[in-house]
Amino acid sequence: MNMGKKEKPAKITRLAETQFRTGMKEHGLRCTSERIAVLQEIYRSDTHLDADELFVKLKNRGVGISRATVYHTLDLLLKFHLVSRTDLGHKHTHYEKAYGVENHLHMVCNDCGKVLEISDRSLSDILENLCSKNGFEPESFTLQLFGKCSGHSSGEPSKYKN
Amino acid sequence: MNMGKKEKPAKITRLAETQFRTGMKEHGLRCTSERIAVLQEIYRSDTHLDADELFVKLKNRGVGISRATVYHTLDLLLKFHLVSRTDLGHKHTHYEKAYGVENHLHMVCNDCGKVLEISDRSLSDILENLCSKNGFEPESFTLQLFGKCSGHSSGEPSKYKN
DNA sequence: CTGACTGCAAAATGTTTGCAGATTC
DNA sequence: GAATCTGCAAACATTTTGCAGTCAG
Repeated sequence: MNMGKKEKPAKITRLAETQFRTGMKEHGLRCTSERIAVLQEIYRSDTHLDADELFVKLKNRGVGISRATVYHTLDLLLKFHLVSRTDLGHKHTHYEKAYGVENHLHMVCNDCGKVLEISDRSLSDILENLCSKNGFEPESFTLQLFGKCSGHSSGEPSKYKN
Repeated sequence: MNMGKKEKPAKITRLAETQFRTGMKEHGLRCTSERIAVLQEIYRSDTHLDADELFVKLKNRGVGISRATVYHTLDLLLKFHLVSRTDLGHKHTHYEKAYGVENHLHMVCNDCGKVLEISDRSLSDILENLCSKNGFEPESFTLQLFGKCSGHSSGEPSKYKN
C-alpha cells in the first residue's frame, strides 16, 4: 500500500496507465480502449465518482461504453490497486484514483453531505505500524468519519441523513 | 464520538437500551418490541451482522419481524449512534454495536475474507486531533484495511476477491 | 485466428416504499 | 383515541450475468 507518496500530478496518470498495461499483460488480460478510457476518466477527476457518473461522463465525452464494462473495469482497476472503493454512506459505492495518491480520509457531514478529504502523515505511520504488528500486509485502506462539518457543528442534532 | 471508552460488557446492552429509550422518547418515537429485539440482537453479537443475518437470527429466536422493520430499525439505531455501519467490501452493509464499544478498525483479508478487529488508542487520538483541527465534530467512524492476513502474506497475488 | 472483451438485456441483490391493519403511548 | 409502527408485497437502484458478436494480440 502506498502510505503517502508524492508525485507530480501530471505524471501520475501516465504512470498508472503503464502500471495497468504491465499488470494486464502479466495476467494475460487485454488493454482495450474502454478500459483505458475508464482509467483516464478516473485519474482526470479529483473526487469520488460512482459507476454511473463514470458511465455518463464517458458517454458525454463520446466514449461508447456500457455500464457492464464500466463495472467490470472498475473491478479490474481495484485488483491492480489503481483505484480505491469508498462507501460514503450514500446508496452507491464511490471510486477514486489510488496510484501515486497520498492516502486520505473522508470527513462526511451528516447535515450537508459535504465530504472533506484530509491527508495525514502520522495516520499513515500508525496504520503501517498496526499492520506490521498484526502480520497484516495492507494493500489499500478506506477511512470515513461521519459527523458535522464546521458549518453544522451546533448543538442541534443531525438531520439524520447518516 | 466515543473514541475508546471501556465498560463492563454485561452492562452495555442495558445502557444502550436506556439510551435508546430516552432518545426515542425525546423524538416522539416509540419503543416497540421489534426495535428492542433488534437492539438486543446486535448487542448480543460480537461481530458485524448484515441486515439479513439479523432478520434470520431474530426469526430463529422466535421474534416475528419483517425485513422492512429490521432495515428501518437499523436506520434509527444508526441515528442514535447505537450501531455503526461498515462496508467490508462484501455486497451487503454490515452493522455492529457502537455504544460503550472501543473504536476499532477492520483488517480484511483479500484472500480468505477473514476480518481482524484492532483497537488502538493512538489512532483514536490522531483522529480526534484531525477532526478538531478541521472544525469537524465526529459522530462515528469506520476504517477498513484491505490486504493479506498473516496466513496469506506470501509473494503471491491476491485471489482478487477484494 | 483465437480467446478475451463488449454490449445488451435480463436477472439477481440489497434496500426502500406505500398502504392497511396492529400497537404504543 | 391518535399517531406511529409493522408487515407485506411491490417498487427501486445498483450491480452481476449469459450470450452472441467483436476485437486485441
